[in-house]
Amino acid sequence: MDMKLELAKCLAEASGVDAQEIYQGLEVPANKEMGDYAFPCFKLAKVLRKAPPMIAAEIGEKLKKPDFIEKVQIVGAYINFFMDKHFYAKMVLESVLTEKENYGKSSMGEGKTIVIDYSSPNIAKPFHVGHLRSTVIGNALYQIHKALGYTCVGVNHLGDWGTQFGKLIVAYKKWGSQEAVEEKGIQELMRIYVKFHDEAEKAPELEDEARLWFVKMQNGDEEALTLWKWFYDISIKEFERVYDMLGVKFDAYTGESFYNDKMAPVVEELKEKGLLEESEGAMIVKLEEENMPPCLIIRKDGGTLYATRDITAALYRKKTYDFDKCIYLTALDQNLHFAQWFEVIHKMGYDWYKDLIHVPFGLVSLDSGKLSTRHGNVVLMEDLLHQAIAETKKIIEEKNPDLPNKEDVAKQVGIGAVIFNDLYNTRIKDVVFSWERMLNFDGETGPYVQYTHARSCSILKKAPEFSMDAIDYSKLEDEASMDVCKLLEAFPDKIKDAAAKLEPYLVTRHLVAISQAFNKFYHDNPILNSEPEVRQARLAVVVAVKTVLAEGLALLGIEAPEQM
RNA sequence: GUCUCUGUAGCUCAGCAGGAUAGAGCGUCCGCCUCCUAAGCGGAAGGCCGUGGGUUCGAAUCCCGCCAGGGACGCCA
Repeated sequence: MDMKLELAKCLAEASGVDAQEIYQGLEVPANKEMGDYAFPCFKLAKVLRKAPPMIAAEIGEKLKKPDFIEKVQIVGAYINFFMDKHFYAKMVLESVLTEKENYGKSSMGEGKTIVIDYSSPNIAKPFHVGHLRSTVIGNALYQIHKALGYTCVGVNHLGDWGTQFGKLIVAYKKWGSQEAVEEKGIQELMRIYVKFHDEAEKAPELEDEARLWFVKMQNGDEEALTLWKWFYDISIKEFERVYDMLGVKFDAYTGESFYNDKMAPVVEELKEKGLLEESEGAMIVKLEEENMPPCLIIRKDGGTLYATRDITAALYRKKTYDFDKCIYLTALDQNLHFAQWFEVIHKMGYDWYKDLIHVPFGLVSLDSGKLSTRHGNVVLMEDLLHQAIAETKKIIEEKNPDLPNKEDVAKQVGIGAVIFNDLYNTRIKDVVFSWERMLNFDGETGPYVQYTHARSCSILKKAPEFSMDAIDYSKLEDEASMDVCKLLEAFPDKIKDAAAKLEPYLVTRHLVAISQAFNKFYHDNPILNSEPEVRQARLAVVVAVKTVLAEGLALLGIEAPEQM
């Protein structure tokens, strides 16, 4: 039952104003002493041509109170509604208990496909904290949309093509060796890549040589491709180790190289549609009317570019998946790039250009400055995860040394903390990486929510007799219980909101709110040692919280251990 | 220079399709484990919501200017 809607109908009847309009004006007061719902009458002043407080008073008099409302109070221009607690608790808890892990899920996305392009690291470079955000936010959006019934396609658009591999080939031929690469993997590739840049500063002709090798790759040169494939395999192996730890999976690993043989027809199409122009030796699409610099399609040496591949990939994805939306998780600094090539798709005459959505996030830096693999100013993802796990283990030894399977729990909690931390704020904020913050497990953190979940599990283990039949919800009289119920009721909306705004933090924050309310409830109320009927009713709260926390954490890609 | 993002408590951030006294967490200080996990709970201190205008019955929230910081702006991705 949608109580807000019911309430809007009652108000509409009493005021003569359209129910839809009322519905939009209904709000949840900042302070719960002012009720569970409130309707401010200011907006009606113009229509009804009366002073707002008078309107409130008149509506209050005419209003027929629905059953689930216990009390109506007029304060100035506000009409405040107080829920019938027992009715409300019963309604909320029963739906969680019956729907279980499906509580909050929906079929609103049924029949719709959403392609999510996330993580997409460059191969031959180590996976570092700068890649975390795209990976983790993308994964959360994947899970959230899936919960809403969408068909999701997770694509890892690997940076596995481009001039950088020309550079790597040159570097390998000059300063590398098979043994070293086999032994040290990406680390060695990185070393020679950095060396290339150092040397190229003194000898710029190296850059030309690198571009040449890339052109060879594009033309299918065997030596070039063999080396490339070798670098590729080494990288993927290392990435998959990280993805395993993070619990992230992809439906497709179609990186940039995948589109190598698919770009020519697209370039041809651009030409046919009269969009392509020559400029300073390169081929471009002008975007003057859109007030943007031109989009570069072909370099003067014939090489393709980032945009060429993205345009080609978008056409491929539309054809292959027939998506309703295709979203790209990348840092904010790529804003212009996406705006440009989205516009090219538009100019090509495809109206689905509006279904292409860039979902940007703020830049990650270290307190020691800008993140740079080349200058060694990085924190590697694996180091971070291992550090977090080690820190967790230390805490377990301290607080719960008898815990079975410490190893697994340390992993779940340590990695959970890292993921949670990244999903806690609005995407757009810049992030300065801080070990201190990352490894703090108190307060609004992943471990806090996991701990709350483990706590509820622990209680339930001691109450095997619990059954959801014949619960007397009128035994839940305290405020803490009501606060928990309110938050549980709001959970489904939070999931939808997170999907609509493409902001997982809305789910993250809500889990914290539920945890806070539950911990207070837990602190104030004895559960196991209370009267049988009270015990059953409180256990219902525990089960519901446990269910929603586990489900919510899963949406974020975080595990929910039963003990910690 | 153009475009773009950000500016709220010492720190990190919520709140921004306008509404009733601006909220958390961390950090600081003070309390609470003979009782269901203290990775917890309670309390205190801490704010001209960058700044100046405008719109409105009402602005942290909308519009314009300014200031500060980040970022992008043709052959990297």
